[in-house]
Amino acid sequence: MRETCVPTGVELKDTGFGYTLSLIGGKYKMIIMYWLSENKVIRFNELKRSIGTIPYKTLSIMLKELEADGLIMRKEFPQIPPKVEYSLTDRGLSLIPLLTMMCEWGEKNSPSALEAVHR
Amino acid sequence: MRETCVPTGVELKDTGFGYTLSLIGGKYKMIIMYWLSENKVIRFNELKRSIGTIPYKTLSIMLKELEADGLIMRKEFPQIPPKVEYSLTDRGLSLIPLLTMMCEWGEKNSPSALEAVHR
DNA sequence: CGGTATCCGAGAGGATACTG
DNA sequence: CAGTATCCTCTCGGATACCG
Repeated sequence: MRETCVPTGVELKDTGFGYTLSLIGGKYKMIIMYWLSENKVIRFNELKRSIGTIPYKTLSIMLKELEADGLIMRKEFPQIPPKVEYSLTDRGLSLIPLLTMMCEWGEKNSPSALEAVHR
Repeated sequence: MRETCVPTGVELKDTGFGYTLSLIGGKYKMIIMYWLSENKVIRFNELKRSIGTIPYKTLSIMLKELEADGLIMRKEFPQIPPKVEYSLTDRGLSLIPLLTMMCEWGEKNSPSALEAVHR
């Protein structure tokens, strides 16, 4: 076991867990990352429609944070109408195996809510 | 890619991500799980001291939720002074590989905050 | 020892309207 | 199209005090 994972007397954000969670925790970030990994490149409203329930404001904030953390890239095309493409960075890509595990564990171990998805 | 990970028009809590996060998201649950995986069995105040910053109330709530979700077991010894031991269930144990990945990614990719831990 | 009860503040998340 | 600007709610987490 890696004892650096469970240090005592250290700020939680300075643990591996805390840092990783601060980047991809929250309700939407993993979903966003996963859509990016599926589409290589995706536009703002496309992403918004895909996720459905997320408000513009929240999506906007999430994308800004993911970009600031170096997990995604934002490419703006100066034209009318505007066009912006989002994609994963290498750093973001390196998180995909982790996301896959999260997703698979959740699917295998969810009580029943996910049944509908598989039908 | 598993398209069930990124469904459209489905409640987020009904995705693999959403479900897994609902169980081990938040500031402390992963840390608690990890301490349990290190110690097999641990007592309430021992855990409290290990984590340090967590308030009694919060620890209490987290343990209740983890138990309700079937990830940990609570064994109470009816004696004076009281004694309660917490340990991982098999289901909880199955999450450890995921926690290890979270921890390791965080350590590798943190800007610098974790340096101190490794010295 | 192993908790509860109470109160509180900050921030995440959400709905709606507006803009270059 | 790709966002901002407000405003609002609500849960998480935190501090302190008390109990069997």
